[in-house]
Amino acid sequence: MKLTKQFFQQEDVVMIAQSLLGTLLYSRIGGFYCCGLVTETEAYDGINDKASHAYGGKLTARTRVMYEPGGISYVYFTYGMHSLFNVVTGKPGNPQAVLIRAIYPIEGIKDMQERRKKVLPFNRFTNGPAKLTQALGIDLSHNAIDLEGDTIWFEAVIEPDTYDIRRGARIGVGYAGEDATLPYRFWMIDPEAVMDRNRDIIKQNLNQSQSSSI
DNA sequence: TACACGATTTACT
DNA sequence: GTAAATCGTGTAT
Repeated sequence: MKLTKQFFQQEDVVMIAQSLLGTLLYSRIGGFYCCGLVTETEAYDGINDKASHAYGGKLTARTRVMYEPGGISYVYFTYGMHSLFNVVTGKPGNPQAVLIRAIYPIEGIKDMQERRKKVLPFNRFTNGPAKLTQALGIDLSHNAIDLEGDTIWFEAVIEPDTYDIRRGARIGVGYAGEDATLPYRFWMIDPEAVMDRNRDIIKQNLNQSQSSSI
């Protein structure tokens, strides 16, 4: 049940951000097969959103990919050391994206811990937008790639009624004026309990994805 | 070319 | 709680 362009090209980026909660995010990079449960996302709503890199229709070498049809990655580099992973959504010419802010580690845990230099507790080493890209092996070379491919992709396997969602203002967007308070951030309550409830169906998806994407 | 800054993380007080 | 790390990108020379 890999998420397709049909899903990513829906018009409501805020709804997509919410829907991406509870999906499985996979990467097959550098010979490692890794997967995590998406537990936190943020929507960036195109040219009218002051927090968006594409606010005001800004079109540069970096933001160009946001104007592409939904279903590809937008990876950008910030603070001199961090790559942040977004999903481009919506129709061509409408530069929307969803930032993946946190995952709960499921598969390839040893490999992810190896990529992360810092040793942290199990539920805290991929709970940040730059932590999860480092763990999954995502960097600038993965900008603008097709999310229906076999490098980075999402699988929808968990039913929404098995987890609770919270919603609030986005992080680190104080520069966005009144748009800084828009409730475009979504996060999941108690990921460990969600893992327990969905253990079987997740395991089944892990096996299917591994065999079909090699 | 030059320079200020960032959708963050980590270490340290 | 505060500050350092570190460099691609955007904007102004």
